[in-house]
Amino acid sequence: MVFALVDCNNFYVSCERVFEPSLAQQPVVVLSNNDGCIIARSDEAKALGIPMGAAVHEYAAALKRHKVRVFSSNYPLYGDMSGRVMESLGQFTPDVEVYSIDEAFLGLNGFAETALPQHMRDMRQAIGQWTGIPVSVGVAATKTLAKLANRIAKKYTSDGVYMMTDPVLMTRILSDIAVEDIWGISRRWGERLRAMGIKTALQLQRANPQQIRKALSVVGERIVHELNGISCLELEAVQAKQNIMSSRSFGRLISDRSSIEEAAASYTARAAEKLRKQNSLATGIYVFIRTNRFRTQDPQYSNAALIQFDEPTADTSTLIAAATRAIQQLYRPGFRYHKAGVMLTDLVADGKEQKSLWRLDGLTANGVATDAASKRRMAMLDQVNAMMGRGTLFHASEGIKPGQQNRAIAADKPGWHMRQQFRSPSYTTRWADLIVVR
DNA sequence: TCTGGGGTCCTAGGACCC
DNA sequence: TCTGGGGTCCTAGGACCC
Repeated sequence: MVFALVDCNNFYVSCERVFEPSLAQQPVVVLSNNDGCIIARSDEAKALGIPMGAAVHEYAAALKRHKVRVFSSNYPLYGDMSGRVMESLGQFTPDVEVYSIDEAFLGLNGFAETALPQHMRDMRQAIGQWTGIPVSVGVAATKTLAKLANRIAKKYTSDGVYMMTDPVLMTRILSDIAVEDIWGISRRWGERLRAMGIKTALQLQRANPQQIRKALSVVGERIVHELNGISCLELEAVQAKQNIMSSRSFGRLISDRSSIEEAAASYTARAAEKLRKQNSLATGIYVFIRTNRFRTQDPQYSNAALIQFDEPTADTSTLIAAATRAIQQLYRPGFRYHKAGVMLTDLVADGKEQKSLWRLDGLTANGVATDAASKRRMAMLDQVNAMMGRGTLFHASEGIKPGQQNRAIAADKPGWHMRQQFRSPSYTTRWADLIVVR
């Protein structure tokens, strides 16, 4: 297995630079909505000690003193540039998983090992030429390692490409990486691991997977395997969202109900648009409102409601009516509200027919069939996988019946081979339905 | 004055069914 | 011996990601 992680450097800043070359070599930052905090920094701005997520007001003086160029965020622009980068990547390998607005995983099986470094350098150079966006490329045996390789590429290489292949070098690199810097390990889990004496990526790599599972669930166990070069996380095809959210802080404090209803209606309209764009229907709408938690001197209130529909819908006025009802339910007079949002939940495909083929049972912790009948079904499954190819088989995990709305079907993950679900050596699945979506 | 806006997955536990 | 147990469905909450 060979994966690459391609990451756009300081993406939002790089986008601004494409359209304003005078920003090159200058300290630049991009701000969040309402210009509240800093969400992207150029290398020069990072060097000035401006942290990610910093409140603008706290750094206003520093920004001015160092003549930092400051931009409000321009999401349509970033979305468009992201699309160009991703499309360009497709010229270099068919297997592209768009992971976020500025990152993609590539599947590189089938490329000759000796040709790969040059291929990656060519790719990086072409992306720069075609889009103006500088990227870094990390290559390794698993996604988790490719993430780490990408860090090395960014920090230490001159050509922006790092191949993590030499085991000796890899040991040295892992011993230098704090456990919280691993993809999937953040503060809480980092604290837990440190309490167990695991402080570096190398120590986690050498830890007992069962023990890690106890502490961090199957998700943590997968990370251990991934660090050891055993791939548990496959490349995923582009999939429809399961939930669509739209929320904003108001930019000022609001006390009257009708203004909040108005805001909720406009968020709902935005979300409904995204919903229709991906050809889905919502089965519910979740609405929340809250006061400003940073204003500790104010009385605080935060609440949410979930309204479920009898029939899944994508109709804007139905959705807005539900959101308005929710706000009426949630609103309490006497508070100064700061933020509201809606989430369209448990989305289902619009107009697709679902049909269960058969059920696999007798699956054990490994997802390996134990009895003869199940073994036969697994063998059939392999055949079906081979016949239908990627993009046709869908998988619904335990407890799910055909035609019923549920998370897995709503996820519509094309290209999932059944085996993949069981990749983690200790994944617990008792049975599964095979589903085909026409 | 000011403090983002999106998402996903996993587990535990209770209600209910046969 | 054991003296209802195993399966299903749903929700809340806690983690994580960019």
